[in-house]
This record gives sequence, C-alpha cells and structure tokens, in this order.
Amino acid sequence: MRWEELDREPCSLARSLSIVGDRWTLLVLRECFLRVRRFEEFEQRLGIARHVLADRLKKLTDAGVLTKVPYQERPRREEYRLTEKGLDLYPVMLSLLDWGDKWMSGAEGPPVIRRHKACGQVVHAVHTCSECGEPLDARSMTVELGPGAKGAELPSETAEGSSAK
Amino acid sequence: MRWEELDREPCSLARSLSIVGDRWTLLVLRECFLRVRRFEEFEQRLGIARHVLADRLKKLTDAGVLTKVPYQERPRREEYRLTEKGLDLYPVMLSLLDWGDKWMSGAEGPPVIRRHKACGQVVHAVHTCSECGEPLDARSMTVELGPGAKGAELPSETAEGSSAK
DNA sequence: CTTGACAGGTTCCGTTTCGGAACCCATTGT
DNA sequence: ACAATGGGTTCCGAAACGGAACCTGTCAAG
Repeated sequence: MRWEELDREPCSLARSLSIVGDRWTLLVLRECFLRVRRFEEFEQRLGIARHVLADRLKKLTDAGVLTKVPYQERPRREEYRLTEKGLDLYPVMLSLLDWGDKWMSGAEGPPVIRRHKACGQVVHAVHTCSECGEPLDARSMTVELGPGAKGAELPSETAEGSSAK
Repeated sequence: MRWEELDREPCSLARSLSIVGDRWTLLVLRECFLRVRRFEEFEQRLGIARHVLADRLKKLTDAGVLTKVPYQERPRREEYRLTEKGLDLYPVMLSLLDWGDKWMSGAEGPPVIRRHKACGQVVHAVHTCSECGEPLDARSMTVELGPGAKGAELPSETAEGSSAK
C-alpha cells in the first residue's frame, strides 16, 4: 500500500488517513476548531515550517475540509474556515482528545477541558450505537464487507484468544 | 512545536498524535483490531517497509498500546496484541471510519460495514455527552484550561462569525 | 518617491524518514 | 548439508521536514 494511493484503498480508515494521517494535519485542524483562521496565526501557534503549513492548508482546501474566505480586498487576503466536511471531523478530534486525557495526562489531570453548552457539565464523548443507543466498544462489533468492497478481504477468523474479539 | 516533543505538549490531542500521528501507526492498529498479530502478516497485508513496521511495533509496544505475547519457544516467537490502552483507541478508529464512510466513499457505498452484536444492526457511532446523553458536535462545546494546563493559552475569542463556534 | 510594514507565500539547503531490496540469525524439517 | 520460517537489521536512493531567506501586492510614513 503506497501513501499516494491511500485514498483509493477499499477502506474508510485508509481513505480518512489519506487526508488527516500525517504529522501536522490534525494539529492544524485543532487550531481551526479553536477558531484560528489565518496563516500567520497557524504558524505562530504551531511552530510549523511555513512551506509545510502552506502545503497542508492547500491539501485540506483541495480536499474540501477547509475553504478560503476573503476577508479583505486590495491586497486580497483570505482566511481558512472549516467546511461541513471539516466540522464533521470533530468526533475524530474528540476521540483523540479523550484518549489523550485518559492515557497521556499526568497526575495533574488533562490540560484542557470541554464543557457541554447544553448541560453545563465538563464532559467526554461516549460512543453509542446509532441504532440501539447502547455504548460501543471494540468487542461489541463485527465487520463485514460492504457494498463498496472490491476484492478486499478481511483476515481469516481462525485466530483464537483474541484480545480484540 | 517539534515532533519529538509532542508528548510533552499541554494538549491531549498533541499527546495522542505523538503516538498515532504518523503515516502508518493507525493502519497497523487497524490490522490489530482485525486480529492480525504477527510481523509477517502485518507486512503482507499492509505492504509496509519491514524496518518501518519494526519501528512502529516497537514504539507502540514501548507506549503500552501493544504487548508482545510469546506463542512458542525455541525459537522464541512473539505476537503483538492490543492492551487495554490499545483497545481504548477503538473510538478513534471508529470516528475515522465513520468519517471516511460518509465523506470518502463513492456511490457504491462504504467498503466495510460494522454490525453491532447486541442489536444486530449495521451501525455507525454517535458521540454523546457523558453527562446528559445528548449528541455532541463542534458547536455544542466550549473549551477551558484544565488542571494540567501549564502556561498554555487558548486563542483569543475576539473572532466573530465563527464557523466552529 | 523611497522605505518599511504586513500577510501570505515560495525557494533553497541540510537533516530525517520512507520505500525497497538484501542480508542476518536461531531453529526445525528433509 | 541445505532450505524454509519468523522476525528482524542494514544499506541506499527518494521524499518529507525544519529553518532561514527571499518574493509579492498594497498601504502608510517620512
């Protein structure tokens, strides 16, 4: 599997990673969710090399995750904003955030907390089944080939004592 | 922000990315969730360069995401299994999977589907508030510095017309 | 009307990381 | 004695990254 062909893999994870699966992209998107929009501000807050930032913003824009919105003419200046496709990455951010809070925080606790506007509580996300509403975890799901599977195969099920079963 | 110091950033997303934020790690973990455990099998299924695979497996093992379990002696052979910390990454996989299903699938639909054992339905994950149970999205949350924030700052809130508000 | 600042890039160069192939090593099968 | 197996390590050229310098419109100041 080559990196440049990831987006054509018959796997939604691979396809997602063809967009967000590199060192910087999710950090750029973190800033977007924190309402950062301008080149300079991304650069200053992230300490990213300018041409890498330019490349990521271009790729995210080409992918439809960000969109350039002019905020002045003469000289023309544009800022980057999340599209609906980009906003939809929020669950990805949240999952990584919650995992980091749980497994990568020191004794002091997490560095940033999130509060739910609706209930006012400090919260984390619970993944629930879209059909029955029960919480989901790795052991409660099975996978099957779907309609878009062309020649893909799942590994054989012969293994036993699975930790991921 | 340097890549080697990501794990010391006061940000759970950065800390998570210090472990899973590269080209291959989440694909290796995808295989783990599909019950792949052996070096050769990872290599064949992923088409990853052997030394890159060896490096990722070592880093994941050092990070406590995978653990090496001997399955024979003489010659000693070990396989890689997800730890609890690794299994806890399932929501991350699921979020990326669902996003890819929604935004990266062609007209045929997603290549792989997931079925919830408990209810038997094909499902996707819904992120809900751990406190009130309502669905969460980017616009329903506010962020605040938490107990582990040392000197970190959130961007100023002066921006208006926010698309991520 | 020349100089400087500002926002947003692009170019260049030296260091890392990656992809691919070859090689290593202990043990068992033929 | 020799090949196969599983799990790596080594080596090389290509791609990506980090850092600094440079470029491009436009306006404002001297």
